[in-house]
Amino acid sequence: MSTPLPDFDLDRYLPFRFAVVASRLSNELAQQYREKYDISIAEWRVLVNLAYSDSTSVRDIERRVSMEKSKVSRAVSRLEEAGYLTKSVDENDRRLLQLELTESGTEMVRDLVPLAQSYQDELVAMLQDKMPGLQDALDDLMQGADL
Amino acid sequence: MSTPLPDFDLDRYLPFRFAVVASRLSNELAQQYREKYDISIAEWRVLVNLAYSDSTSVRDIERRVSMEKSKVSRAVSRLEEAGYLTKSVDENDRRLLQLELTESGTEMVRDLVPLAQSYQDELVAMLQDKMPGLQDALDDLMQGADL
DNA sequence: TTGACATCGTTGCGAATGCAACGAATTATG
DNA sequence: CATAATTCGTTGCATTCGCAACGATGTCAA
Repeated sequence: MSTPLPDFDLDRYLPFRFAVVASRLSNELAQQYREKYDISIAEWRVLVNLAYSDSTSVRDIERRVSMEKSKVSRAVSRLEEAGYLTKSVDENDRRLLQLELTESGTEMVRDLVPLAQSYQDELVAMLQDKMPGLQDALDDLMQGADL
Repeated sequence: MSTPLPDFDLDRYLPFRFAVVASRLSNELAQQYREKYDISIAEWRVLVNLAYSDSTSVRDIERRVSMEKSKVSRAVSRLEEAGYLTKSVDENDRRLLQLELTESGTEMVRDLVPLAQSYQDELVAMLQDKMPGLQDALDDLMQGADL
């Protein structure tokens, strides 16, 4: 005979729900672009951040994407090896890398972004008027995460 | 001279935002309960699902938590070895496992749930009136994921 | 009943992951 | 200045991961 468990509403529990939705969204998207190019989720995130944010170093991306720096570093190395970006030393601060998409990297991004956008469009269509509120909530939840 | 990139609003892009928030929430929570018990995120998810849903087999948990079945299987094995749950063959369908928390497993859950709940309470306090809309949006986004 | 097919949980294996440690570069402190 | 402390990116290492394959069990239909 044991003490009963405290009440707990697992179906509304945010860490759990976010984990489920996040992995679902990432994987559904990854499936789409993996058909055209053989890149991982991590590599995609690096590419799109180079293309659409002013992140230029490993550290910038690490913070912006909340990815381990070793993960970023390895993704960057694979992308460099595949010819999608170049690394060069930042001459203002020689600890930093200056990452730049190559022509072929830019072309791939240009090719993949419409896929990503149409996926987002699907989600927007599904969520409709819930979208603004969701984005507001996400704003709050990302507060304090290093951007 | 290359074609410019199409417009793309990375800061509002849902797969990306969800990934960031999800890993943040999971890790912050994990940090809390790792101080008291040495269990992984996967193990925690198994435990709480056994305690608070009617999932009883590996397959039930796999679906409900959107975890790879091998990940569930290994988490279950570790928890069994640590004495937090028992496996037994389901006599109605001998392919299924019947998972049950032991007394010590129940005790751990009883101990950890308040931590989890207070974390949720923090989030609720932060989100305030955005909470219901967020939960509605999550409902939509989990549609189609096998529950 | 029998054989084809589906489902459950486990495991092997190569790849990916997180963490700590490191060298190089920079900044802060005395 | 000197030197201690911090930051950046890489790497070694043990662990974890995802996927495919498997044996065992169950279902379906001929």
